[in-house]
Amino acid sequence: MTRKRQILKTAAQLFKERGYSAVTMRDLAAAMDMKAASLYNHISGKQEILATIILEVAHEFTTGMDMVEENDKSAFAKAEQLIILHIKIALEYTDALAVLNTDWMHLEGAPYQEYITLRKEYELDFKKILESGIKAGEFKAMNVETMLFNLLSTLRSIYLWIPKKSATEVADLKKELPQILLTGISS
Amino acid sequence: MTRKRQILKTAAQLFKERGYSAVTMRDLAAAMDMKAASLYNHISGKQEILATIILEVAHEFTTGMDMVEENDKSAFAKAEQLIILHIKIALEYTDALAVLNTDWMHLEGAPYQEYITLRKEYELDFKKILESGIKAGEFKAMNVETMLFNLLSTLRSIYLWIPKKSATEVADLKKELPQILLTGISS
DNA sequence: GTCTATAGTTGGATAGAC
DNA sequence: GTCTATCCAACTATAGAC
Repeated sequence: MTRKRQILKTAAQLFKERGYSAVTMRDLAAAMDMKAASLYNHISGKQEILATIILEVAHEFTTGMDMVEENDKSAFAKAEQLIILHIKIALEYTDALAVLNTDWMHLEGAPYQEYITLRKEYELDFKKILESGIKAGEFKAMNVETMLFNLLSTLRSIYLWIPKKSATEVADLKKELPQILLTGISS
Repeated sequence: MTRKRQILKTAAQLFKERGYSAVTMRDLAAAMDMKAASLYNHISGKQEILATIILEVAHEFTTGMDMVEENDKSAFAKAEQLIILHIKIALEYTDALAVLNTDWMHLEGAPYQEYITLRKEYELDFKKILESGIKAGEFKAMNVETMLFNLLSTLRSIYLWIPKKSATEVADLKKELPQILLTGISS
């Protein structure tokens, strides 16, 4: 792993715990057993660190959405695949995902604009899948915005929950979460 | 409204937008058309502002939960009432709720401990209601932790969504959200 | 109750030696 | 590539005049 990668990984951990604004370059350097000045041989500044962490994981979602849209399964199956996608990314990029969720508003300039665009496109694509599911009679004919809000609220929170889970519990989650989100908890 | 109330209200707005660490006492003073030094005639410091904002709304949840537990309705009805409680608080305390959700980790000392205790108790009470619902056959016999996680993820995100809604849309939400969360979206 | 002035600390970032 | 030293801006909070 390159030194830059190590810095990004350590920064993501610290940002997750304390938030971007509360972590100083000295904190980050100390966590890496070096001095703050040395960080600048690998990155241009604090903002570049934040932008790299967030945009990398944002592009993971975009790529995943593209793959789901390519196949020609039912809307229900696509929704299931998206739920699995969120679980996978939460497992692989736990810290970066936390940073994306809590510190995106501290992005500045072009990276901020890019993040906003990627998020808007992702939500629009998700909405289209839900709408086609309603048309096909797979989902109840209720407010699409409310459906999307409920799904994304839970999917965006998975990273808070996943690190505490064992491998078998995660396997259970991959089965139960689509069930709970799509068919409800009432018996 | 007292000067202290005005400060708390303005601070909650700013903390919601930019986060606790990124808002300075000068920012807060400027938003109130005064100088930073003058703030200290009304509050002891930045931490007191944060603690007051968060603990006030945290106690709203505790009080609401106590009221729900007192009645002897079904677990399903209690869960419905809790969903309505979250919507009501999200409407009345939108900014404070955002601060509670995103900046609780910046609390220090006794207020931090109190918040953690209140949250733990609330989640435990909620879990008990879900468990009694499973026992009574009202809910599916699935993992209670997963059920609770899903419900709280959505309920904790309502504040992000509510300010954009009209009065009629909020009325719809009070009907559709319990339905979506408890009976699912599949037709 | 608000102000000016300022203390004392800490922030991101750079210069230049090794 | 890492260090020491340092710049300078910005931070929370206090002192004391009005």
